[in-house]
Amino acid sequence: MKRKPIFTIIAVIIVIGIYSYEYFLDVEEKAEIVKDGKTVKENTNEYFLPTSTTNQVIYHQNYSLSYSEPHEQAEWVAYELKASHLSYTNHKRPYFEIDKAVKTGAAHWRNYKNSGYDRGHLCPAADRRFTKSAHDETFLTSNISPQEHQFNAGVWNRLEQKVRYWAKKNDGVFVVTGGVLEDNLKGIGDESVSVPNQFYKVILDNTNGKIKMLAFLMDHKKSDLPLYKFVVSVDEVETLTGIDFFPELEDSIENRLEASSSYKSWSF
DNA sequence: CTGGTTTAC
DNA sequence: GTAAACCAG
Repeated sequence: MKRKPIFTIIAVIIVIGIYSYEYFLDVEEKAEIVKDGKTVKENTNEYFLPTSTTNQVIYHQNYSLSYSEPHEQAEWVAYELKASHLSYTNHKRPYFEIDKAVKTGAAHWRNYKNSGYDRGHLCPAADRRFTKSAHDETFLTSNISPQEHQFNAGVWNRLEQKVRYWAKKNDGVFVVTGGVLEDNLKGIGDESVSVPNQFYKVILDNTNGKIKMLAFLMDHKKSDLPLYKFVVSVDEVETLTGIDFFPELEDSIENRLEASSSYKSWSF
């Protein structure tokens, strides 16, 4: 027995309706960013980089950075920390090298010598231990900032360890970190490397396409306070630094997430 | 883990 | 300059 065409048409419309409903639901809920046909998941390195206020972005093998020549350090260093990146391999600590990719000339490590400040990694060496070359690549002077030892080995170290915890738990996070570079900062060494008064770290998790963010802003001094005390909105860091952190996100999603300083979806 | 300092060649 | 050993939180 033959069906009437009207039923077939209705059936087709229903099927299309369900699919398109799920598709749009998908787009809205998962907030999957599509650019040039690729999703964020497929090439996160490319799509999650912040804007540069200095016009000197450098793409290394395992992290990217925006170098500020007046401050002789990066305004941000960005990288993805996947769970699979976490490794227990020990590598010998190499010497810091001048980053030859910095056209304006990156600072020499001697600026830090006898300055009283640590050569504080922005992209931590412990986040790039999966190969020796990745590890050694963090020992470029474009990846360090003068930090008080009590800060670097203290609250800042605690934050870096927490990021590794989240990377493992969430199967990867995006990390952007740097000092707040402003006018009239104290400088160290012949090249006057600026000593920031504050450091920030912005973290984005895209597990299952559900995007969430977390930002930290810390005064450059030792602290025993719990990490959640340093949570701020991404907007606050953007206002301080002039950096736009996730310009590739769809605006309504970006605006909503960056305005929030809630950390309830993150476990400390 | 975050690092620096000292000593030797 | 380079490399290893040692030190501190």
